[in-house]
Amino acid sequence: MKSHAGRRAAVAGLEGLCPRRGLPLTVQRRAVLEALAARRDHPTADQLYEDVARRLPGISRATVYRALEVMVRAGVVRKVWYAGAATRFEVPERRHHHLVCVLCDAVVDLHQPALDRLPGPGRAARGFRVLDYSVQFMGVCAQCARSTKTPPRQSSGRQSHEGK
Amino acid sequence: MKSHAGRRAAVAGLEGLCPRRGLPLTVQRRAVLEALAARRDHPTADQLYEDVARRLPGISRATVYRALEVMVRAGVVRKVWYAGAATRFEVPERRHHHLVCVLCDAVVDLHQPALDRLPGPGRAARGFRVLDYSVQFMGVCAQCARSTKTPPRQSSGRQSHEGK
DNA sequence: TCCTAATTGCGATTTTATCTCAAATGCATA
DNA sequence: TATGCATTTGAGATAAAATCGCAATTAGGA
Ligand SMILES: [Zn+2]
Ligand SMILES: [Zn+2]
Ligand SMILES: [Zn+2]
Ligand SMILES: [Zn+2]
Repeated sequence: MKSHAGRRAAVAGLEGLCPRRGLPLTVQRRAVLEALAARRDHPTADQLYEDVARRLPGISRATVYRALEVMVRAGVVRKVWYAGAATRFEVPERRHHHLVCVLCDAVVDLHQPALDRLPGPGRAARGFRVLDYSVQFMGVCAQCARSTKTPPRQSSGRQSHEGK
Repeated sequence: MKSHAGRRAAVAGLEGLCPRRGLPLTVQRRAVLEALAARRDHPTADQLYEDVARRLPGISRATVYRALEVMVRAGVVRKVWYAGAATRFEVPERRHHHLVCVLCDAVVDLHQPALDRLPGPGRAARGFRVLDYSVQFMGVCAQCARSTKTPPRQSSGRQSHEGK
């Protein structure tokens, strides 16, 4: 779709950045969003930094990371493989799904029988052999909803109320 | 929760580690798997290292990471927030899902109308406000299925055939 | 028990993400 | 359009997470 969309095009969601006082729309943020919209894949923050730096030489890597963070919170962009700072593991037992808080990265299991027999990707995934699947619900957890202020996301200790 | 579960208990999937010649079952791997099985949450590799080191003083951090890697490949454990080395992003457009290769971490979009109106978590997720969801299919991509040998996972360049 | 392939430990290294704070900028207001 | 203040940026240091290389050790079949 629109291969060269994003040149100066109005990228969807941009207006969501400066709704009320407190989220200025800077050229850097615009550039990061346009760079992301211009790709069809799922780039990493560093790949986006490379892209943006091409048009905005001198931009700081930290700025790209920060721009992505505020945009994730604003709902303009999404983390695909919702990764915290570290990869998490589990022993695959009975099928279950996950609730992920987009503000604090808390992860909670969800058992929902209605989701246990979803149709597979079928012929849409030619060549891809499916081993398992699970549904990820992105949203805001109770604790974060309660604390209207800036969410607890200092440093790397992001599992503030994660069960442990 | 079985506080001392995993003491010497037969952890499910252990035998899957030494099926044919080539995957010795070491005390370290057993310890990592038992440590993981003993937790109800979704620990990070480093948290598991802490747990294991308590019973196996002197174990190397690298060993824990390697043990998790082989077990993921053997299907004994699963990466929860399927994270590669880096977090990926995308602009949330029309609803779609993802095919993730467990061997090379390739990520591909999947459009499947049948999955676009799944029932939400409902009352099972008290307090959690769902913003969006998507289904993750874990499996083996065509390229990896073709190359029966050790998958392409050298260094950080893990998006070998990821579309770009 | 012996032999060989595979794994481990250790430390160095790379990759990814975050922090600090002075200087620059967005933007509401006049 | 000019002014003022709160927010953001840049640069580099730092922290956190993951990986690498290689000699010594170990698992497991013969
Ligand atoms: Zn939360
Ligand atoms: Zn889970
Ligand atoms: Zn693959
Ligand atoms: Zn996608």
